[in-house]
Amino acid sequence: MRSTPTILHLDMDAFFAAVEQASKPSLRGKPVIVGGLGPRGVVSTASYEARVHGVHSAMAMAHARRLCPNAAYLYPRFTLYRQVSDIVMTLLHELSPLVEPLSLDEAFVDLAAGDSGRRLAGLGHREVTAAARGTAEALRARIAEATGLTASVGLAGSKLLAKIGSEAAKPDGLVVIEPGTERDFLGPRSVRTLWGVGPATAEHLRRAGITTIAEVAETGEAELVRLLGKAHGASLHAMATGRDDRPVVAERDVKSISVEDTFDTDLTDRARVRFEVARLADRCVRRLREAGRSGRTVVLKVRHYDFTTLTRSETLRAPTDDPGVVKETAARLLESVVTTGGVRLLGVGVAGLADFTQEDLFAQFAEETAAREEAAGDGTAAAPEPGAPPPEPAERRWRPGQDVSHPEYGPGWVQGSGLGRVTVRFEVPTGRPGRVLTLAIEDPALQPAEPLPLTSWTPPPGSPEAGPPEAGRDGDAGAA
DNA sequence: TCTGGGGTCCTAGGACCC
DNA sequence: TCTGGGGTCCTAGGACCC
Repeated sequence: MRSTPTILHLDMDAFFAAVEQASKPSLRGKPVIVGGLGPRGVVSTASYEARVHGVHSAMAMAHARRLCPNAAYLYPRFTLYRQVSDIVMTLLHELSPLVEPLSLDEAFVDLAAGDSGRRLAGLGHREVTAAARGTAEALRARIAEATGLTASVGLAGSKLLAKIGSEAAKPDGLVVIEPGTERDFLGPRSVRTLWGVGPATAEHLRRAGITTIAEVAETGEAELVRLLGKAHGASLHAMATGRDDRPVVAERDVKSISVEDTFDTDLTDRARVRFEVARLADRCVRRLREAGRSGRTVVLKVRHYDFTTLTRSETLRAPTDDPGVVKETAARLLESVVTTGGVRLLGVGVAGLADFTQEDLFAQFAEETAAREEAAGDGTAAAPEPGAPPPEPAERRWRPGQDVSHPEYGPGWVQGSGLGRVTVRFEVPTGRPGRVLTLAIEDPALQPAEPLPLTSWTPPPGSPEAGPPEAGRDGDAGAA
């Protein structure tokens, strides 16, 4: 708990949907819904125009379509979101070396750290508050300039209050919660406002007659611990009374890497289930290797037709990033799971991540790998793997939201496709709403394209974004 | 209306060791 | 022969967050 509001929480407004609107001029001011568009998709983000109709994150896409049939429905473009996120994070790092990202569109910043923090240290309470407010407003303006997007900011003496502040500031606002006013601010709000209180905990508390944060604060810590368990009860009591001393932490280690797939229709063929587990294991290892990590525990996740979900895990003697080892372990775990009735989701993960370099691992596993490859023999690409689904007819697939370009009409994006046709809106982020044309799906002139930047903004010299590709890769890991 | 995909943290029981 | 307690690791599940 600090006596000045120097913890900043930034939250981009309706991030994915806002990026799409900034990218596609024809969608500005219109309802936009980003998420999985398949039969089992859910909403990732709805624009404010769509929220008016009751659409919100985590809602089944089928439900959203009924509530808001005229919205633009788009697949997420994570590559672009990551690029925009990098720009925002760069701007945050200009405020302080202590930046803690929570996701692509959210982060804490400790304004009391670093050079600017030392400047604040010499000031009185009112001056610090005014300076923090000025910093936050300048930040919001810079983000708008660099990305064309709006962000909301909370300033407070703790993480909890800063986060609740940014929520209260939405959209496109700033809320400062003066230290000392925490309990008044929190008291009347629902327990659901508190970090870590979801549907289950809220229901638990409701049955005990507790619905507001003030009521949590009045309940003794011992009682909360009895109700919710040691860690949860204690932290809830602290938060409700405004006590929160969690520091802003810049570098957090990844603890696990996993991939999972929900299938459009349940898998009933056991061979197909085995095949999909092998594919997921490969994808998981690819991600593991991209991160330069290896892990000891392989986890298999299975969700049945009725949504019951189980995990099976096995811990190896040493960390691995070997696709063969992960695949074999996942396959072994699968053999202990009954899948009659149908499988809705499969997942493969690796936990217990180690910092072992690939070289160490290679030495450790060279023998085993060599032995396995020998056993597997050659002839790998000869026949399709057992369980592989029948090959699709080679028709080009265009996904709603996808970037394309055409030599005559220029850059654009796919609105929809079907019946051998694809509908494309030809426009660019910095232009006016463009025209819509319908082309043949097989039209060779239409090609997939990379997303265009939202603005002509370029990172300032010396920032991580502008630096040489390898600069600071290891350098800032252990910075104190 | 029928529920994504990527994570984190906590709890609890059993094995195993000292 | 009966009965300790503590610590750590592993496994499984659940709640929660974005």
